[in-house]
Amino acid sequence: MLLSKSCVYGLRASLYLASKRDSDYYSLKEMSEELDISFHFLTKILQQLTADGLMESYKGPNGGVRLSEKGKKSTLLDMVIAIDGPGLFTQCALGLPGCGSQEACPLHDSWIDTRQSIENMLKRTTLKEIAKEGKEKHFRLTAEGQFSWQ
Amino acid sequence: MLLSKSCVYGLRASLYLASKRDSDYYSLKEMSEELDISFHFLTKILQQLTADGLMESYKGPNGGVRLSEKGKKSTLLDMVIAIDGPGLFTQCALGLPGCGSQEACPLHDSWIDTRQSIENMLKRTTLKEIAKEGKEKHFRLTAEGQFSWQ
DNA sequence: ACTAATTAAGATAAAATACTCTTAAAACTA
DNA sequence: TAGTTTTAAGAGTATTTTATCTTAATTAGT
Repeated sequence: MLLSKSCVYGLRASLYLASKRDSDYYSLKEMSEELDISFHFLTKILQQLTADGLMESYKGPNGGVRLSEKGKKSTLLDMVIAIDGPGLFTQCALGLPGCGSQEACPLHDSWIDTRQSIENMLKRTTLKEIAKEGKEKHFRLTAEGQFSWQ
Repeated sequence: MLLSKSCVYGLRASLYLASKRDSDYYSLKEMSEELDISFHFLTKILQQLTADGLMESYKGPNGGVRLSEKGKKSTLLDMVIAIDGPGLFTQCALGLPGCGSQEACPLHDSWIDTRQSIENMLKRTTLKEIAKEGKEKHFRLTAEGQFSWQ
């Protein structure tokens, strides 16, 4: 799989928040139900994004999470790197350390291009723009239809 | 990671065999040492490729494995699918079942292109051609320099 | 102050992946 | 036939990823 499950959950949650009002905090409980992700597992993942400064949280009644200023400006790529790390965009396809133009593996040149196209896909537009498009084009964020962009 | 470790090991072994004389069997022991892969683990992976008809094995003294007729004609993509399965080339980037043009996730269109470019990278040339190029351009198959194409 | 709602953090469990070890089966040598 | 070499197969272990459970800390409302 290209992205870990944690990462996919994090992206879905990020797009969820990007589709909502920026200033409000949204409850993890509701979010996990709408997005069909285990509550506790989602909590862990978003804690990581909060620690990374991509989201902000607030405890207590009516608490929740929202995108930080940094998060609002960010792309899916930023979220992927925060969760899965930068490996996908830096490492050799055959797992050889220090693979570069000097000491290349047989896939080196084409993998450089391919991984760049993955990176481009993830950073083409911001979360907010994807969410806007999601509303217009009725994209999906869940297997069933629990979630709607409103 | 794009490919599992098993898969990367399988690709390295496939290229190793592709660089050798087609008709000979090559010992797993030597192969695992030259490619710096655990002997038993490599054995398991190549058993899978043998079961899939991409390689052939022969027991006893001077036994080993070699590419089958099918294997000789195959590409890295065939090896990847035999080991990791076809998921990478069929599944939604957000893990949504049945993601398609009708019920698309926000990444659907660009992911179709990107995963196609991954597939193209892996099926552009045959194993034999990669091995030939490996000899000419002195590509690497290991972290250290144990392996040489001869 | 007390209670309830909510995220944070840590411990635990389950599943998948990566790796190792042991025994069996096949094939060669003599 | 006996002994050796090699792959096959199955069991077992370790690590990582995924998921759950429990307790603590923070905040709001009363």
